[in-house]
Amino acid sequence: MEDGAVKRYHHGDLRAAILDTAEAILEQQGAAALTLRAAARAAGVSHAAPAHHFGDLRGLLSELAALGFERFVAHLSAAMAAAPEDRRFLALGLAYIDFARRWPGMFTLMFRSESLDEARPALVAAQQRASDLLAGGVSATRSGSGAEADDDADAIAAWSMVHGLAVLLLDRRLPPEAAAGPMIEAVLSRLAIG
Amino acid sequence: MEDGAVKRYHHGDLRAAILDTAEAILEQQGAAALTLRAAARAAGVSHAAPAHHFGDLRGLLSELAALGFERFVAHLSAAMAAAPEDRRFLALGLAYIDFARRWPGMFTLMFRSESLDEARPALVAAQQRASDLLAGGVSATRSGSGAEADDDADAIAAWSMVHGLAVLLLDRRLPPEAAAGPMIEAVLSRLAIG
DNA sequence: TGTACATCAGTGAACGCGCGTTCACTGATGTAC
DNA sequence: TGTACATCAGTGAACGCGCGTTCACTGATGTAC
Repeated sequence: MEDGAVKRYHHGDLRAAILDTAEAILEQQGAAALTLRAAARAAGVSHAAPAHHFGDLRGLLSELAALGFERFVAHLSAAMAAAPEDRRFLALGLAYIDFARRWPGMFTLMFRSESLDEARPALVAAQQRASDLLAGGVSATRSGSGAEADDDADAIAAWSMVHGLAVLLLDRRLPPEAAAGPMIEAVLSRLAIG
Repeated sequence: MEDGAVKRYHHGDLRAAILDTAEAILEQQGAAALTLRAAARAAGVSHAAPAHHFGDLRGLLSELAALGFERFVAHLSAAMAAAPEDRRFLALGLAYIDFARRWPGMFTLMFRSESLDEARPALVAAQQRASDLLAGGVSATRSGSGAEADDDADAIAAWSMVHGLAVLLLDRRLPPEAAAGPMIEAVLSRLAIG
């Protein structure tokens, strides 16, 4: 607000601005530091302002997570589209882990948070798009020779491995070497599917 | 304290009692509800008492997590010992997931918490024992025919899949069927190692 | 083109809450003699 | 066996802090006529 811009009573797009600053707080100071008051402070508005747009903290976090899922879908789709057909699945896994490492606070909020309102329409919709993308990624990879019932186990196995690797990396449970690209590829290659 | 026991000034083993009640709060009300004051309240002592034993909340949580890792090791060891040799690895994976589902609050505290003091001696030691157990479980399973460098990828792949499945189950990201024993076995069988 | 008015976005003071921390204290225990 | 005393465990009152929530308000916007 100090950068030459006129301080106006009406912000213009406070909703988007709050989501922006909220994400910055999340990544830089952690989930515990992200409060309605902190977001308002960082956005340069009164502490009561966010309630107008999000109701409460749960609402803000849920809308933020919805944006996260949108970005997640875009990130993974782009990576898959750019990969040769026989490496689509690998590209999906690598992009999944890349997303988690680039936006760890957001990733954590999206997947682990007890503080989300899972019924929030924007969040439900965005999560659905992410699910569809992941399911599509797995089924495109399968040889198609397996029985019907094997589909689920394949999909869950693939998701579990990729997600587990992402989570263990974020929690610093793995040695630094494990975060290198080739190692991640080697790990993902241990998946027997189809 | 109401159950006929005399309310004495000195508790006798307040340290253990606080750890007990802290775990109960963690499982029943969630991590956010576990504060020094809440633990003291549940243990029936003044709110300043826990500081004598743990210093601060971080200390209490770290000691609690250390107990969690001890139980984790005991739980997994017992399951492995009871299994026929060719099913040891599977038994380890099933016990891992069983642990997570039986003590979800504890599991989350142990693996995900930013609020632990990783330098706490009791925690360091207990984590080390858990690491050794897991590493042993994987290497005993490997055919032994692979190259040296493959060991790491095998171990990380196995841990990632099991851990990822546990985490996704806790977060209710998977359909209810995924929590059934046979399905878990089917998922874990997708691991190609050795 | 101008005026009146409803609507909405954001303000700022006030409130109560639970938290961690501090500190002088008191009750109990155990050890020295 | 008894007494004195150091040590330790736990108390309870007090403090300051940041939080969410409420509410009467004010400034700005846009629409009706």
